[in-house]
Amino acid sequence: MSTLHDVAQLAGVSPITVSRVINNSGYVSEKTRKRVEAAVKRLKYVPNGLARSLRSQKTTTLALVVTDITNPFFTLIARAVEDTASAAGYSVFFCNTDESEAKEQEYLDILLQKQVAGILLVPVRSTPSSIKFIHDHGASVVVLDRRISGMTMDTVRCDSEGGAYQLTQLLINLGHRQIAMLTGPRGVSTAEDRVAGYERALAEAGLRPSASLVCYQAFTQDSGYEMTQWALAVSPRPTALFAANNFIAIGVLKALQAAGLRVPEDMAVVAFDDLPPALITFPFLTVAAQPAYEMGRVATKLLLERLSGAQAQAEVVLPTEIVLRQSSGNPLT
Amino acid sequence: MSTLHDVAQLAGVSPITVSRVINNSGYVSEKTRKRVEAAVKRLKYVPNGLARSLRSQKTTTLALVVTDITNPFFTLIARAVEDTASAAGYSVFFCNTDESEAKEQEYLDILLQKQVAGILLVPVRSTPSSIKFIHDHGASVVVLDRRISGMTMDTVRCDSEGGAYQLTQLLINLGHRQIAMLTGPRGVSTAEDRVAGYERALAEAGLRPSASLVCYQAFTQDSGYEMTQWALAVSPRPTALFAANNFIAIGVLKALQAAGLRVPEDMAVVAFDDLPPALITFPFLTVAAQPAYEMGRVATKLLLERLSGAQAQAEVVLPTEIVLRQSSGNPLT
DNA sequence: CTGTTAGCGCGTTCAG
DNA sequence: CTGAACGCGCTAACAG
Repeated sequence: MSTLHDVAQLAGVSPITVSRVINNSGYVSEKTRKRVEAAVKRLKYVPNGLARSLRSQKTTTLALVVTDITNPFFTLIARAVEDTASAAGYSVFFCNTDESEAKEQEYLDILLQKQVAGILLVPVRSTPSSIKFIHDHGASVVVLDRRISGMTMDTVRCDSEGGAYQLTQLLINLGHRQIAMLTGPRGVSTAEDRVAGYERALAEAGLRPSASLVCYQAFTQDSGYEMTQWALAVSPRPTALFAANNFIAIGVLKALQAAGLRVPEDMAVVAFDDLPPALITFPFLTVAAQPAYEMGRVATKLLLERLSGAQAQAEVVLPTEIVLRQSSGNPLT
Repeated sequence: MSTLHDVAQLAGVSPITVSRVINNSGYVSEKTRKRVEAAVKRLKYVPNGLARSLRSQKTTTLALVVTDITNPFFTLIARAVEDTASAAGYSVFFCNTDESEAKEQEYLDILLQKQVAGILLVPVRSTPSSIKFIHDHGASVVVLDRRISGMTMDTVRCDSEGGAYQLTQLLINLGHRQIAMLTGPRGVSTAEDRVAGYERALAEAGLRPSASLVCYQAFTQDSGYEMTQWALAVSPRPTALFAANNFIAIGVLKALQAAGLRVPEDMAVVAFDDLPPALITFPFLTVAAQPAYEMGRVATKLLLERLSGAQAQAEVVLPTEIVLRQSSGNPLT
């Protein structure tokens, strides 16, 4: 645990000279540079980033705050964020909020104490309070995946409404008229936007969207399972289910299997979010796939630009890709 | 961006008094405490963790260094680490080495500069150099998932040898004699230990392990695909394939499908690592499942204990659980 | 119960 | 080309 001072002493120079060597700043003669470098090596000197940052009022630390990193969608985002950040010399803290406002607030507090330069945030609520809080404390923020209303800010998300619209249209074109929408919590923009796209497609087809076919619950497998049981009890029974995210989709498939129903013969299924090809042996679900890695990459780029002084706020909305597979089935006869 | 000083001024006290209020240390009268707390609120004061840590020579920061967080095994470990760390007031940096020694070294450098208190490391190489490096700079380390030789140190890993032994035994009991082992890189303990368990089971059954049935490559899907093509060309053709991790297993299944072979009818398959139930609709692979979350939890606990002064080094080896599913097939006739 | 002094390790500013 | 002084924001140690 040697310090600049120790190195300076060993090299027979002043601390500032060592600093100059390490940071390649200012003029240092070849001779003294060599001497200093030797001393650095001898002492295995590593500069203290805390002191550096305290002095320079800058850190090279970011944070990624998601609801749950075990969701492959967020895992992929995390990987992209870390790749992009580390390439630019930044480190990344990661945090899981589990959709809890209290946890989000705790994490933000701690992150600001740690003087992170910027935060990539999947906000639990769609109000701008968290974003204001971060700005008030001098950090930058890019909102990921979700929409926040009432304020312009850097955002990177997917076109949930459009993707849901296309998936629903697909089902309608296959002849489905009773399509149940199993979505996430009210107040979460992705959950609501997907419902909006679904309803727009229905309306355009002259079908009256019925609230009794939409179920808001959690973005979890258990919730998907329960919502499916609910949907199967609706009368008349839906002929197709729309799972608003990947976890819900898995719950749906399990519930259908438990109920002895085949997909797509007895029930068509479509979903938002693809599972990474690396994890799936036999792709089966028809989905609106989000470019998760790209989202993370773009969001981090945006944050880094903001940190180096970019002014204009950007709102990036990436398109989803409809991937047609077996689960949506053939046209109804 | 107000400081202790600002708060002190507003409250009409000295900085140290504010410090005492914030840290609940030393005596402060109710009256001044109230005044200080009001000032803190007014100024939205957040203590500067950098300065705190610089002064106290302590940080509440850990780091998790894995090969690739998108591997669900590591994702789950990451989640466990973050849960356990944050419950104890610590934050976690995450890093992906992609099995590159150079990347590992870069990350360790940066992390030590940032004065992390401890590191959870999945080491790229099985030599203790990285561990020594970390210790030399005053940080603690717990080695995760892999073995390192030549030094006692805190370690948490699974019984790779034992799990592989059991899986191989299972195949032997089903009547298989030609079992190909498709594993990770030489020099990585998990890759080698799984081969060792495989060979022990063969030897015990009186079967001479043949080097020509073992393939060392990468722990990736592509590698699994290629190794399968290799295995299918071996003569006599193996009747069972052992995939040494989850990614290899997926590559195996894809390659078999591409070759028009059915599992388990035409080829039995077993694998190390289960995929999280949250991601899998219809579990199919017979596996040796590692308790990934538990590994992360225990490792973090261990690291935190070391940070609070525990002395004895611990080596925790958790058992794997054999999960029998369809891919291993019925007894050969 | 409260304040003063000093210094954690570094880099900016200004002299030489 | 090199160095001295100072302060980033905070808290330990010691007064009072």
